[in-house]
Amino acid sequence: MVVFAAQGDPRRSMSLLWREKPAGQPSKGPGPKPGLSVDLIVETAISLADERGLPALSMRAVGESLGRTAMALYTYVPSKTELLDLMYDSVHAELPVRYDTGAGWRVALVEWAEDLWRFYLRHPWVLQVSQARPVLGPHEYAGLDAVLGIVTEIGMEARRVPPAIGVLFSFVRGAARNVAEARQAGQLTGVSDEDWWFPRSAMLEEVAPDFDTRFPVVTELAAKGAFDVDHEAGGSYLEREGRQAFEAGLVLVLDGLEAAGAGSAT
Amino acid sequence: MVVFAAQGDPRRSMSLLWREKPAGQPSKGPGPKPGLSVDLIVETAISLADERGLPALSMRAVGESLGRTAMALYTYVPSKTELLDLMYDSVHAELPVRYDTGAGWRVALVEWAEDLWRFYLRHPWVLQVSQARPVLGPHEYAGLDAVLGIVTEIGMEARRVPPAIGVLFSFVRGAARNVAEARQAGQLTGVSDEDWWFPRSAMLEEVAPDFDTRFPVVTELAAKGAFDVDHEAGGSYLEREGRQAFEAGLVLVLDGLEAAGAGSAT
DNA sequence: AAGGATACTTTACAGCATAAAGGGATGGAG
DNA sequence: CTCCATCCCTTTATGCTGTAAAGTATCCTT
Repeated sequence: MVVFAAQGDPRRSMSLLWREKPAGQPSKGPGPKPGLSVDLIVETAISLADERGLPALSMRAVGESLGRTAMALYTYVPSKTELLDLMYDSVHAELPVRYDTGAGWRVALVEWAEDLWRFYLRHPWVLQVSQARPVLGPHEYAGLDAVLGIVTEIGMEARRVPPAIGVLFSFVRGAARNVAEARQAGQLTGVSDEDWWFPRSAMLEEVAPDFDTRFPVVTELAAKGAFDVDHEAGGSYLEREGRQAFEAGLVLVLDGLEAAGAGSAT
Repeated sequence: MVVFAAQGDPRRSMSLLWREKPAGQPSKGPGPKPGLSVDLIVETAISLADERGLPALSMRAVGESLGRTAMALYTYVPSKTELLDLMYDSVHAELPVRYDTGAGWRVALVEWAEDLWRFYLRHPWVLQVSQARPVLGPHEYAGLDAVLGIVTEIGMEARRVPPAIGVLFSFVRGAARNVAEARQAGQLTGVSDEDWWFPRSAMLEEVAPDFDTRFPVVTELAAKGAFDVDHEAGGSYLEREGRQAFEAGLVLVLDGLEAAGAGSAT
């Protein structure tokens, strides 16, 4: 399931995201000193999501990690969705914000894509947060600025840049999602890909004896070894396949960009 | 949040997916006649998900739609995750299984991509079901066979076909996801994109007065009208933007495929 | 008529986000 | 120094969720 962006007071959301008050200000009024902070909560929530996945990220769990109850968090953060927005933007601070295009945009884009790929695999839950309405936080903007900087080097019309960015993000996210979800499924269920696949593919023959004639193209390609996977690399079946698909797909997408650039070269 | 595939008995899962018993058989044993059927439950669940989204798809809700309790469903389906698998595969029956490549693979792929795009927008919840471990149902295979049939026409090596398919799916899914989630967010919160964007972009200036210098490339491209959206088309802002990104991105991906095909032409 | 299988309901439980209310500590105002 | 407003945090409660366990009603076979 996809988690949607917060829908609370925009003023409060944006103010939190951009940290209007420099975080950690002594808060001079009456009442007890705050024992926590937004930053601390966000950090804790991020490592929890990294370790146990989004489904395990409950307000109770975050509170417990901090030695508080779930409700204590509501002093700092208006709701769970706002917390997710903060986590989302905050974690994007890990991404590089500048790429050297000296060796050409293509080299830089490969670097960018691989940074993003690793980032998503480090924080797979990011892929499960809805992209529908951008969080509009500072770090997401910084990341966007970085790719845009590379892509403008291709020299295509300004109007064609956003769709190109869209393809790039869709591609990296899609490729990373496959691997991330495979890992997560394995972790959650304790069943490796191989253990999952084997009984099912065996069952396939039993349950669909006419497979070859029903799905001739799949069968033919399988015979040609199209679905074979390099066994040298580490990781599970889906992980290797995912990595290969990422590398091969990236070449393809970059070729597409090159064609687009050539079509409207200055 | 992403919903994972079922992890129950593979034999039962596959048997259900491929409908080993021809559905609607009179069931001659003792006991009351079944009032429901797997197909009926799956259909009901699909229309519920279409109308109200995955989060609203509870066992209670499905049962209620059928005049039963939630627990009644467990007579037919082992768990909610299995039901999701069944929904997922079943709904894929809507996709065409054959495309005419007479006018060239490119035309056929455009048709395929648009069919898939419309399919995802008709059933946005499909995008929220994990792709990690394919459901391995008959209709998903049929759909796969269809694209593979087109892509093999390009004439690239067999080993390069799966990554190409991966890019195609990632792209269409990513593009559709943007629009689907925007729609859903609007439906759920009752706030249109415009109403969502406006206060936030206004707030941006307030909260980040140094935006122009912090994000120079974004600013420059915005000045060149890169983010302007064609106001003629219908739908909300994000919807129009999504559609444009889909069309422009598709060209880009197909260019990439063409380059890949040329690289290994027979 | 008896027995057993089957369809379905009822009840119950643990977990979720969060509203509402209360406890207890703190610092400023009088 | 006293009083009180303020603020951090906890407790309690509500209505959701999936589904385990047990119970009821219905039907066919013997």
